[in-house]
Amino acid sequence: MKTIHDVAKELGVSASTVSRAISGKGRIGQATRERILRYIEASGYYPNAVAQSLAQARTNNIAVILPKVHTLTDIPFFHTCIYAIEEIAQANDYDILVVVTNGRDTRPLERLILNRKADGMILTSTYENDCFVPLLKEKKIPFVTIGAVPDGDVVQVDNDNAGACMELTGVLLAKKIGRIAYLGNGMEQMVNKSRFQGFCAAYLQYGGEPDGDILYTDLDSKVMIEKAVDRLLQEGVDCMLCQDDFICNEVVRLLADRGMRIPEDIKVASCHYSRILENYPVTSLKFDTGTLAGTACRLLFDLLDGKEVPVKTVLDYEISLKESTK
Amino acid sequence: MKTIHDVAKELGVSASTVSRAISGKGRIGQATRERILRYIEASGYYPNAVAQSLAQARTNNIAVILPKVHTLTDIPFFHTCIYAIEEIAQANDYDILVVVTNGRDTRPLERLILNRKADGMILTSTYENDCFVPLLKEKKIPFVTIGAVPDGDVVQVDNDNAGACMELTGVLLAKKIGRIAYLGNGMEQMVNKSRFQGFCAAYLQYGGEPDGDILYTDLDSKVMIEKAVDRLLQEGVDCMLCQDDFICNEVVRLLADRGMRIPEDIKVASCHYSRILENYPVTSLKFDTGTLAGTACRLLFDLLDGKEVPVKTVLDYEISLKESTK
DNA sequence: TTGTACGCGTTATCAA
DNA sequence: TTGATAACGCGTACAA
Repeated sequence: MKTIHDVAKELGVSASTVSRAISGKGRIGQATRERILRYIEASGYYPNAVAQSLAQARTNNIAVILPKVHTLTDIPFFHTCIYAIEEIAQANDYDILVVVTNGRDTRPLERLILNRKADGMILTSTYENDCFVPLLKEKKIPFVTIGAVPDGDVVQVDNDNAGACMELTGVLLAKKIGRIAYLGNGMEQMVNKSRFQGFCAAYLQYGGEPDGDILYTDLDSKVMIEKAVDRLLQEGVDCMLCQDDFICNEVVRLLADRGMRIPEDIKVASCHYSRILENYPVTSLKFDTGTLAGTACRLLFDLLDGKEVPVKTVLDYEISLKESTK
Repeated sequence: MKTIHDVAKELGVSASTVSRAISGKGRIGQATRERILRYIEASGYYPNAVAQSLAQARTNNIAVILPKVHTLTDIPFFHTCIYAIEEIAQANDYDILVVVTNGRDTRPLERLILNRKADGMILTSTYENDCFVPLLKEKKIPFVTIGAVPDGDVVQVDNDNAGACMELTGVLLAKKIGRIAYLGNGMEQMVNKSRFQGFCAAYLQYGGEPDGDILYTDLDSKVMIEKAVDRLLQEGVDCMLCQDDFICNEVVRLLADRGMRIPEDIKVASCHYSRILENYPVTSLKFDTGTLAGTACRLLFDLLDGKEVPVKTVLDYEISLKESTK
């Protein structure tokens, strides 16, 4: 592999001149610049990225932090994040490093920071008492979160989960459907917490109050979802509002098993749409994950460029009304 | 950030001694070695990975090449690949670089190679006339493929797609179910080609021959799947054998729409299981994606260590018999 | 066993 | 405008 020195020698100039021709930094004659660039093009020289990293103390890598996730329906979200971020990164001559960790173990992040292998990071998930945020702040790593952080100076991009769920719940309340049950879990994740808060806020706005007996916020397994659904069926609720498509998918299946028809016998709605619900008569919220992640990535690049960026970016949503609530 | 020289100075030794203490390479006194390591531990020194990369011409990164994929059911496969590879990489002090490209565009790979940002690569998908394989061979990049490559000297890990589909088809034939239709697409991908070949091979073995009229290998859209299903229903086939869970999921939905019951009215089988089919009465093949990708990663590390590795590793499968064919 | 000196390939500083 | 030289931080022959 030929180096910048080889090129310099072959051209009878110095290495620094070649460097200037490539980078565009520093003064250089128009003629020599073009001559060098032309030669480089032809000779197949390509700068060594590692050496550049060492000299400039920057890697041209960003890290994408993924939570350890196992539910089938969460996958499209993070998958879409990766693809959206990768596409923008590629366009900016950056590469992405993917790191997986659960919500508590900071070691993979610490290792990454010590190794200085990335110029910035994107957290694709946030938690109630997030352990990654303080770590990154302390180490002064530029980062952006996908999901809310209750911290005024963290650059974050988020869906309007609370607002969307509030509106969705409002729609259901306005239809006077009857008793609405809520089925959720994982309240330590900000996304889930916000959705539940939106649900409650809708009641406040409409002057009522949700019935505590038909609210579930700890359905951590399929078995628990099943128990909840059976109890809610006994209770005779009129609508099941599901926190996400995993729960919703289970609920739809369980109801079908029990011979309950949607929407004739019972209504179902979901706070998060994914293609898995595509063919169900379930009213749901549509968020644009690609834009969400893409925005986070762009903000990170702005941050790395030293630009001013808005601390909080909230994206819009769409309510997809289906037979279930029309 | 303190360097190896700082540590050396503070300890009154030379930088190379510190380097030796850390790496374990080269002779060094037991006492000094321990003294240095203890001091490093306490002082919080951590070697600069970029400088190491430059000096050793290795990055401690591997690249995972992902195809641009949009179908919901393909996602779990590649997602599982990423997670399995990342876990093993992390355990070996490697990081993973994720690069997305379609089956024809080699530019992202070329950029990666020129930048020398990864010591090796894993191709998570292979094609009939693969353009990545010759590129990597020419550039002498160590790599492993997930999926077959018709090339005797490429290290590859694969599910026994042909064998599995042959056995599955054999099971269906043995049950004397009747006429079996095949629904597939994307024959330029090795995985799909192999499955179809397995299907055909089963007929050869049993002395019969598949009925060309009910074989589809080009169902590239939902519309086409729908047309095929309707035609097959008119034809009165007894079983629909689906190439993968995307097609299978569509088929199951279409049949339900048309009031056809599985398995009473028609049988359905799939050459690839995923949790999306979990609750369907569909006989399918179970492959272990985590092991598949993990094996590929381990082989790549062996390759990087200069060890001898088997050129072709074929993994086992499981047939999950459901009501549909019992 | 330890230290010296140089190479890895660039960028940046400072003269010229 | 250009060139020599020193970082960047580490690994490693080679010498001591």
